[in-house]
Amino acid sequence: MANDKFVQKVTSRDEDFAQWYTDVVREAKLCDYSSVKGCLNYLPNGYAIWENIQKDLDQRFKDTGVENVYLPVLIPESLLKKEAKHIEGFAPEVAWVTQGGGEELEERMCIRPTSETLFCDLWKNKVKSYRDLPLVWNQWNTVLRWEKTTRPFLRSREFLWQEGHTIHATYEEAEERTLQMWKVYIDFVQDDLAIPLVVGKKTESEKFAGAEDTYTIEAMMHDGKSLQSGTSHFFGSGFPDAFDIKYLDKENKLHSCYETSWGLSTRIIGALIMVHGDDSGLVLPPRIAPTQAMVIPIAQHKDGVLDEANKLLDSLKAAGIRAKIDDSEKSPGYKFAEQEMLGIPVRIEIGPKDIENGEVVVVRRNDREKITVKIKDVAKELPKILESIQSDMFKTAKKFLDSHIFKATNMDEMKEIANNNIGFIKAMWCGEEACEDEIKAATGGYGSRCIDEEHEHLADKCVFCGKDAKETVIWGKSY
RNA sequence: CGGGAAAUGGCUCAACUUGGUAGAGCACUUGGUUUGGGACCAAGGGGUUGCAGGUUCAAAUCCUGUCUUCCCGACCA
Repeated sequence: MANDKFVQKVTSRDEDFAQWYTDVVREAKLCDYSSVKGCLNYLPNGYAIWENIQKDLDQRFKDTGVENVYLPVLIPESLLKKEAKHIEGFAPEVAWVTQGGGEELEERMCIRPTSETLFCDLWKNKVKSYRDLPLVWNQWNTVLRWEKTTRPFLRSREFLWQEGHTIHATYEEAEERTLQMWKVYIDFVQDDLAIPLVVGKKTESEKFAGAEDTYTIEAMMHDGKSLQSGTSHFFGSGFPDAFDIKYLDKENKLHSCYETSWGLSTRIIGALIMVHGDDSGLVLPPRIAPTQAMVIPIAQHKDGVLDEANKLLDSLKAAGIRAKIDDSEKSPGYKFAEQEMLGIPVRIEIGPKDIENGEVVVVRRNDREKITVKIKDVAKELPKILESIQSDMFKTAKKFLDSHIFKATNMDEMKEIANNNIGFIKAMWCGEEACEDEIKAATGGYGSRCIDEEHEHLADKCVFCGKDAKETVIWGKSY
């Protein structure tokens, strides 16, 4: 993208990736820093992306029978403490409310860092018989975690997400639901966000606090680092038992319940930026882009140009395309650069020459390809162009991902790869947490991202300790 | 939480070393000319320099503390 023809408003991606990210967030007007550390002001451009994510994902949830609910923002300390591993995992990053109306509270309450305990507290009174199960609930909300280091979208103290929580009569049914929701995330992220994934189970040390199994989806950013983009957890009966949630079966026998939870946050917007973005700014996949097409009139003061451009806009809207017109007084070049910075998938240039010829120029954001289309055909052709951009974006990202996954059979190989490349490394592991730590230290930060779903057999021994290998693990640096 | 950097109109930065009470470009407003990759001319509006304290006749400038942001680690969605 180092073409002098194009004005560069952001730091080059290859020169300084971190600065590039910050620049894009600012220039694309996705969010602003608020006066509270780690809490963002979501601006219209950023929030609109989240709204589209919500809309698509929510539909996918509902297609599997999920119902939406809303639970309180405050959790009494006694509730949070009911599941030992859970409180242990979250205690360091919860914020406490100790006063209300100027008076000390009898019991302090935390601002929810996640709502497992609230759901259990609610279910305690709802679940009595096998007829009450399963409950498949979800809430769209925000949570607060007192993070030390914060970055827009990637790690903020307050963030928006959805947290789904389900409770079931059997182990198998709950496990199935965990996998089902994991699959929903995989499909959503790959199909709608055009982000290819590496997926798998988390190792013991990387699991969610209190979970029996955590299934993750990991995306590779353009700097080769991994972004955990969504997780689905299987809790077994740990939480329900801790909250004494039991049900009676048909024979009037008492049983434990089984629980799952699954979440995806605004962090995924960070992935959109870092997977697809380039030196001209954001590049949004058409299915999620708030604006899919920007009509840019050229020499709009000339007779008829604006009229034609607006007619075109109306025809696009009528065809169900999210289109806008930039009829500001800015120069065309300015509008082009602006549309590119915002990541709008296509722009449609329409000027006196085009009108004379009865055509327009459609320019694809992802590869800047210019396509001449007859004005009368635009509304019909554009959906095809948008779909082709969507699939090309996925292909490009997939190619990048695939070409940055390496394989190692011993530690020397692994270090060599880590030193000379960016990306992920597949290597065998014995299952010991100590080895995980050692591998991370020896490679300059390659932690275990997940266990390879394909269980590809690379060697018999753990790359670090040489004992019998138990798992194929995908290792990588992460955000 | 450790190590480093920065904080000056909306944005990017200058003035700080050698204290004298703030300047440029972009953006914004008005008028006019323009319009196929960030147009031009003219006239305007907007800041008391992150916050708190200290030194001084005098502080953007020196000192102390603090908040925030950025980068690198540790931790985490």
